[in-house]
Amino acid sequence: MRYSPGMKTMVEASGLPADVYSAKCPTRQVLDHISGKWTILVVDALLEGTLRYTGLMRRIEGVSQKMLTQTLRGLEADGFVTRTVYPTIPPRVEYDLTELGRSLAEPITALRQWTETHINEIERARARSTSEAAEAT
Amino acid sequence: MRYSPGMKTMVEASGLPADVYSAKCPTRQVLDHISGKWTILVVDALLEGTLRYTGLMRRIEGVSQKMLTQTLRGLEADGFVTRTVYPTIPPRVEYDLTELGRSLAEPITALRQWTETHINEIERARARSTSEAAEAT
DNA sequence: CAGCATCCGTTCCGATACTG
DNA sequence: CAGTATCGGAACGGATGCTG
Repeated sequence: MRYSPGMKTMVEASGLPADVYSAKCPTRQVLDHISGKWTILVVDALLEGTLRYTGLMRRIEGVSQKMLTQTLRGLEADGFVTRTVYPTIPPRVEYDLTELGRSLAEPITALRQWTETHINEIERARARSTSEAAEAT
Repeated sequence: MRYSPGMKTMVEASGLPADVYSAKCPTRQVLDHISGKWTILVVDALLEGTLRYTGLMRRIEGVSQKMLTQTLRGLEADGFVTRTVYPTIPPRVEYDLTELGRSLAEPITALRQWTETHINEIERARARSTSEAAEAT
């Protein structure tokens, strides 16, 4: 049986087709994870190359240490990111995308770019919807 | 001045370049919005065509009325979705993607498909990371 | 059918203080 | 430099009951 377009991947652990619309499908947890507040920014940032902890902090304005660490640990667990520690003093820790992480970065970067490209259309839509709400009063 | 690849869109309201890495850039709120728990599923579901409220509930397993309504209102405000009410009894409400919504659906669907395609690799990575954590004990 | 209103537990997340 | 630990408020989100 070969792959044909439109055919679902089978989840090996369950033998069921991968389907984010199913509440219990593990793809759902992955999607939830990806749509965390900082995940997209971290993955996208690492696409440009290796970054250290502080470098990520600087690149991603507004992220706290706690959230950055938490996000990186999650990405590591899912196999998207590697963490390399150089036991020097002071310590040096580098983060990189794995091959899996780089493949995830593609759709993620597309999403970031889409947002940056269409921001003015969205803001115009928002302005319309708030003015409509006001005149309904 | 014409568009060249790699050039940022200018946010009309502020005159600053669109940049999700900037904490105060409006693109950041949009990205936060898109990465809500249900947004991706709703947009992706509507790509297949018009759906009614109950149809969306059925399609997206596990979503509550509250969250579905909230998500749809947000998508409407951002100009991604239209809501059409037919004042019949019982009422009939149809949801559709706008043109802007359909353009957003592209990267979103790519993300869903990526998740469904790579789920087994991710689960293997997770299994590895939990076994490593265990043997560190 | 397509919601809205309310309650309420859970999770998120930022701020702060501290460490090898 | 690269984190860990803890606290408290805010937001998320599910369950339930009600409505035109």
